[in-house]
Amino acid sequence: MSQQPFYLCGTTASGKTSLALALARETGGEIVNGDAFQVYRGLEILSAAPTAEEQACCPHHLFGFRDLDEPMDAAKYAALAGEVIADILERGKRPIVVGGSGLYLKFLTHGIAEAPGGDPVIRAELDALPVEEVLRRLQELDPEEAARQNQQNHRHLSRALEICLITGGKASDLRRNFEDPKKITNLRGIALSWPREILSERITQRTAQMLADGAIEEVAGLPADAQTVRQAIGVKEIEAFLTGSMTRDECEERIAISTRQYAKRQRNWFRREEWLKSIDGSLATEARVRLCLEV
RNA sequence: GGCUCAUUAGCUCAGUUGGUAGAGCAGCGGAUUGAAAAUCCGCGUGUCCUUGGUUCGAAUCCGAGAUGAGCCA
Repeated sequence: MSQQPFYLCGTTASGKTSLALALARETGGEIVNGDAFQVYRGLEILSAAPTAEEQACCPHHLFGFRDLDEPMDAAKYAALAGEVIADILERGKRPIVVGGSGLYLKFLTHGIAEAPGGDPVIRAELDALPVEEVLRRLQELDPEEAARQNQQNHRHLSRALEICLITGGKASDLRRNFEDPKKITNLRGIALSWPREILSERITQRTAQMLADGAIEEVAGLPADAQTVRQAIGVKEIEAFLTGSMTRDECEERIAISTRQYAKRQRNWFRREEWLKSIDGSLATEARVRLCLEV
């Protein structure tokens, strides 16, 4: 069996971290983070990052290495992860990429389009505009892309417009030049999945645990300008609790709800990744490890 | 015990002069190539508490009952 990266995906609270540890132990592998928020130092509790003890079990990469105010994006992540994976392979070990951030993993597994990175100045400008205006401007510069995007998705329209403004070309051309991701083969990985009700209950419990473990203090210490990090589920809820506009129970419930909604989006994303084999999260650890090894 | 007010979707509530009902949240389905734990799209049949009545027609008006809240005893 040739050593190649193994992708361990799944929704939040599906048990990726513990399965990854078991798998690493079994195969002598090294764990590579595939989660957009576990890259930050200072967000360990809210992002459910592996604990220090867990990280001591085997080599871990790309966890907690970014400052809270350092913006991150999928392309930067994919570049970094690509290097780490190459290095692990060179040392004859097996990389186990663990995470639930669909876009980050997609960039890593399927490549990055030839497009410019985000420009904070342009973004600030576009953010201030109403969607209709962003759409109108994109329709002028790149009608094809404007038609392709959801006409009410400010983020997506702004990104397309941003590409046009920076390159002076068309976002739709870049899109066309990007290889069809479906051509990429030879990927191996699994998606841990649970019945809806059980996952919902796991989320309830983990949310309570997070708050008990110090998530509130963690959020209280976040810098105000840490824009990317402030998008994390739980930040606005905990801040509402801290300022007294929400009770602690409401806060906990709202976080659990947002987390369940997020899990649904993740499930959608991973379901479309046909190369991922679905594994029942409720199986015994040994059984799950065995199934992973068969992939 | 008496009076008043409430009772409509899982929850909080709208419902105009009677024409068999609709918002937010939740839930469900979906999109997604440099902010992605983000952002966005689609989905609303429910004994209108029950029961008698008035009416061509009742969530809506009248009577009785049930449950809850408040006030007076």
